[in-house]
This record gives sequence, structure tokens and C-alpha cells, in this order.
Amino acid sequence: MLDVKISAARRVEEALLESIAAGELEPGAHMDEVSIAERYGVSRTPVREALNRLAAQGVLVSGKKRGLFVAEYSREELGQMFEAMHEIEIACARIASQRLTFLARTEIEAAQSACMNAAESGDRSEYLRANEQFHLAIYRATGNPYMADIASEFRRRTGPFRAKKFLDADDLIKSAKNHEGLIADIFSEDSATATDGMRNHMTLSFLEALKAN
Amino acid sequence: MLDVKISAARRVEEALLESIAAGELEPGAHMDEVSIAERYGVSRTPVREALNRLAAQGVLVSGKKRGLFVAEYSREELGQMFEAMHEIEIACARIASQRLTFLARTEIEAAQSACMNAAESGDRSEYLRANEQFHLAIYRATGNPYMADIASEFRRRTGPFRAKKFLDADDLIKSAKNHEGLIADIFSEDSATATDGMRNHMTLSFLEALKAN
DNA sequence: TGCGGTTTTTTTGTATGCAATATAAAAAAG
DNA sequence: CTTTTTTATATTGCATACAAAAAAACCGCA
Repeated sequence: MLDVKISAARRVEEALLESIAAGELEPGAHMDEVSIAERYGVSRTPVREALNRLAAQGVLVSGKKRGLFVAEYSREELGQMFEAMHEIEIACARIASQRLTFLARTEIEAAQSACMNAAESGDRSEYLRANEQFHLAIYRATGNPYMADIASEFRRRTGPFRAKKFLDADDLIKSAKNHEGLIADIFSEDSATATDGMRNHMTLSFLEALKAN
Repeated sequence: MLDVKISAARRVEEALLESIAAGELEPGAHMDEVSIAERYGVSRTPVREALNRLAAQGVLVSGKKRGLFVAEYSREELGQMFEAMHEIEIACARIASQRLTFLARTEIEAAQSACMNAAESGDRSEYLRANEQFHLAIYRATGNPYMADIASEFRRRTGPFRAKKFLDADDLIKSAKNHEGLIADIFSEDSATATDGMRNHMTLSFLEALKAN
């Protein structure tokens, strides 16, 4: 019942995304249709579909030469990407603070305690997942799936760069602690407070990401 | 020099997008690969590519039945989509006001005078184009292509619903006049003023779209 | 060696055919 | 007459083949 039939195209898409996020496929790498097809044991058709989808997500880009390449970002582009994420997250925080439901509140709190647990046990990859869920909970709290979608998309795209900043257990604890203030600001249900809270959080987060890249 | 070699897949994509925006393809319509292929005189392969790309843009969605369908929005979803666009445009206006370059200023002014011309001559489709350019100029003025991209994307998605509000020449003139205030607010180079200006503009725009849908 | 033009190779874009499967239609059971 | 089961049809997903275009390799010549 749980082995959902998944198309080859999707499988390839997921696998490539994973490879890119893990750094196996370096930025600027050329995505050759035939070699990918051979590697995953499928024909070029589903590979092309996967590549197109990844291109639409901005994970792949078309450079000067023909074909698609793993997107690579200059320091400036990275800054712009973070700025955009910044703006959207701030808007999400503000909207969420105005519409907070019991469900949303509970989800955010649950996600935060998962973060704390992961941080205290020093489980880096678990913390990354929990932190993701924490932010997703805030996005959902806006009650606006469109806002949530673009916020998630930027989070995915900046993921590889943000991940680098969590080096040891202390970083995790510090990050988790940081959430507390943000939660308080959003739960205050005051627009300005929520906005400032998220602005703080994101600026801090960006600063650390900058150091690591 | 202007007849850029364009792939069949892109041609089909553009054509379909146009058809949807023009309302020829109604929301909820099933996109049949073979009939589309026949209509445009190509094989199914480029059609599939076009459909995938449109699906990635949110123009097409996959419902319960198999295949892709023209996205249809409930009143609530429409509101959420406009809210998201609203937030992003406001952020763009604020950033633009802080970073205004001579080039950006000039582009915005040029776009606006094109709007006025189209409005005065009562050319509806030309006004739609010019208005598009006006907003794109503001997006570009942020200096942040990522912000500009998501703003453009929402503008595309809401396009069909906004277009309905321009019924006669008076609507065009009113809309164009409205730009003037917005421009002044952005050119003030004051964040709060620019934010409020865009908020006003978007709220008004949404109100009229609501009436027309 | 460096350069312009030509040829070869590689890679992408498109067409087509086949197999799998969801949906619709028809037939059988209740 | 309704519901279930079976059959048929339509449509998608994938593989393969071919055509076209671009990039790379090649070659003569200065």
C-alpha cells in the first residue's frame, strides 16, 4: 500500500536533486542526457523530463553552451537569493502572526521541540530536518499555500549553502535557542514584532552562512 | 536577426499559455497530448515538454484523473494568489526605492509613458503589454533577479484574472493615472512611502479584479 | 605556432511505436 | 433497476530511431 508507483522521470529527478544537494554533482557540471540515462538505467526521455523540471526549479540552468548545467552562484547571486528568501520569510512571519490558529501554533511548537531534541543530542542531520519542519510550519501558518510554496522553494535552493554553517553541536544549540525568540515574536500576534523577529533571525542566519561559504 | 530559432516545444508552450490567458482554454480543461500535437503540427514529444513546463509554472495542474488540466482557482485560492503577489510587489517596491539607479528610473518612466499613450489611444491589448512592462521595470529596479522572477511568475499566473477588469478606455486611463502616484512614492526613495504606495496600488488593482471575476 | 575553413563527432530536438494502465462502456449478476 | 464485473478504448509513460544543430577535432597554410 505504501510503495507508491513512482514514474521513472520522478525517480531520476529526486536522485539528481539529492546528488546536487550532497555536492556529488558540482556547480557548473554539465548534465549529459545519455550518461544520466545510462547511470539510472532508463532512456533519455524520462531524463529529459527530469532535467526540465529541475531547470524550472532553478536547480539547473542553461549556460552559454548548449545543454543544462548545475547552477552555480557568485557571491553576489548568493546574496540576492538570500535577500529574496529573507523578504519572503519576513512576509510569512507577519501574515502568520496575524492569522495564528491553534493548529498552527501547536505545529510550530512541536517542530521547535523536535529541533531542541535534535540539537541537544547533537544529531546534525536530524536537526537539519527538524529545522526545515520548523520553518515549513511557519509557512503553513500563513494559511496561504502560494506564499508557503515560494518560501519552501527558496529554502530548498539555499539549502546547500545554509547547511554548511552547522559544524558542531554548539551551532545547533545556538540555532535552536534562536528559534525561541522568533516564536515569541510571532506568537505576540503583532505585525511589527513578528516582522522584526524574523528579520533578526534571517539576518543572523545569513551572516553565518556567509562565513561558511 | 529577429527570427530567433525557437524550438517547437517553446512555441507550443507559448501558444498554450496565450490560449489559456485569452480564455480559449477554460480552467479545468483537460490537456490532451495527441490533440494538441495535431493542432500545432508536431509530435507528442515537444508537447509533453511544453505541458511539463507549464505544470512547473503552476499554469497546469494534475487533478484526480490522469493527465494535466488548466488550473482553476476558487475564490479563496484567487485571493491567496493575489495576496502572495501583493506581498512580493510591495517588497519589490521597497527594495527598488532604496536602490534606484538612473537606468531603472528611466526605464520606469519610459514604461509609464508607453502606458499613457496606449491608454489615451484606447488600445487595450497594447495597454496590457505596456502595463506589464511597467511592473517588470519596477521588478528589475530591485537589482535582484530572484525577486524579479517570482514577481513575474505571479503576474503571469494572475494575468488572466486581472485582464478582465479593463473593459473600456476609461479603465485604462484610470489605471495609468494610478501609476503616477506609485512612481512618485517609489522615486521618493523612502521605504515606508514606497511600501504604502505599492500597497495602495495593489489593493486597488485587486479590488477591481474581484469585481470582474 | 596561430588561424580560417572544413570535416567529424557529439549532443540535443523531434518523431514514432509499443506497452502499461486508468477510464469509460458494456455485460452480467444481484 | 442497481450494482458489480468484465471488456474495450483512450491516454499516458517509456524506449528507440532519426534528423538537425552545435562543439570539437582536424588540416592545410601562412
